[in-house]
Amino acid sequence: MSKTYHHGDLPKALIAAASAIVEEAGVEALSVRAVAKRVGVSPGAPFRHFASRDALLAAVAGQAMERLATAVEAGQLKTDADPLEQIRMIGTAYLRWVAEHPTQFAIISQRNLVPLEGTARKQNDAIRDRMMALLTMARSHGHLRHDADPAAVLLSCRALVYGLSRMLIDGHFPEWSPEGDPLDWMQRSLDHFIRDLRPGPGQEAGE
Amino acid sequence: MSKTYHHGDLPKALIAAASAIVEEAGVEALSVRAVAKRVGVSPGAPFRHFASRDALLAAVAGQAMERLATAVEAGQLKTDADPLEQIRMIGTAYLRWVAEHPTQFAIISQRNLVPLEGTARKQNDAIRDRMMALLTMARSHGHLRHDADPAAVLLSCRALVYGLSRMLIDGHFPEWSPEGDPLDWMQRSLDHFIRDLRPGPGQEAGE
DNA sequence: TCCAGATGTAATCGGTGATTACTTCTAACC
DNA sequence: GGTTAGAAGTAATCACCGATTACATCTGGA
Repeated sequence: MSKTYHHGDLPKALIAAASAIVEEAGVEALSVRAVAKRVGVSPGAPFRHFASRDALLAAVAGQAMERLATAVEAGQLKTDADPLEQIRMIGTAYLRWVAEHPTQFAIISQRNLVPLEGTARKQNDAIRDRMMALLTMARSHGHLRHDADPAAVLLSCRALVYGLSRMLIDGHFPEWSPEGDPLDWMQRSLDHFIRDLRPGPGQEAGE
Repeated sequence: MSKTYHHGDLPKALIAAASAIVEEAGVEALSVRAVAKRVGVSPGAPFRHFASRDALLAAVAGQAMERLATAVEAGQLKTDADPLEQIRMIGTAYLRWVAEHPTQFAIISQRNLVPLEGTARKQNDAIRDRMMALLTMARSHGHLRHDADPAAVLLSCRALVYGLSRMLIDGHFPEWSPEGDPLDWMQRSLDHFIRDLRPGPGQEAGE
């Protein structure tokens, strides 16, 4: 018989199947039995490798998290560019990935559901540290208002992008931007925000 | 016997019990049976008043939503104040309520889980319209950069406050602001954001 | 008074996460 | 190369859940 008793790499197959189910039918549709059935294994088999449904979900989330981090890292290429422009690129890559993989983002966003750890944790920290470095650089180059607090600005950047992302997957855009593509609005919001960080040419305020 | 066969007002009691359970043990701990047991009624009884678990949850959410909207409305008193300051007050009231009622906020944030309707819907629209009016007013008074797009700024305001709120309940603050009270950081982020909307005194950029 | 409809009960179904005892296979060791 | 320890998968089972149905009970208006 071609099918061996032991599955080649059940954990990997389980994560893949679970990812597929989540992608197709949402997080709430994920059940251990469904995953087992999809892989063609008994309902209890997954518990040999994942202690609980949440553990399986965490594995799926970990994978998704690394993908998001990788996409964001890929988004920031030109290292010699203006610091705030680099931050804008990071945010843009983030927003784009979320728009392309809404259900995956829905899983990874809740830390209480899925703790941040491993490779994803490191990538996340690296991105945050890079943003902080970019902001302090921007400040020292005079690209930020002179009285700006980089830590507060960092939090605002993160909150804005995260907020836009969650608004998208939580279905808030019909309320807050009735017309047009949500992704366009998200981009516009981000651009506006970054521009307002600069002390720049809004000076002749009176029109 | 003091206990009548018919419950006085079961729907209300069910919502109250459900709210309590959610407040105590989180959304995922909410089950129809648990609510029924808490009220002291048979497991199937709630279905006479709520077609499904989600319908019960929606009722709880609707109540929570009205409370949030009311809190926000209560936060904006001084009508003659500077428009951006008024927006800041709205955001502040929002953040404060979220920090005080995190689990309730967790329910009401997902529109796919709980559609926005009824009184809450009207309140929500009213707040959004008020914010839009404040922003256009701010722009015409020269309190916004002259090339600002009120619609984009509105979205940014909303996204920032919503993002901060979700970061709080999703447990992101340990990553993004290691020290200090999250609510303080949220407030600081909002203040910074509002201030950066002004064309104001950041002009002498070089320090 | 009495009956119709509203309200709560009891029993039940299918699905789920999780645990257990058991079977089957793999791989390392002498 | 045969034996065996343990990893991996199976099957049966438990308790819980949402939901449905048939039935019992109460309430208020004609």
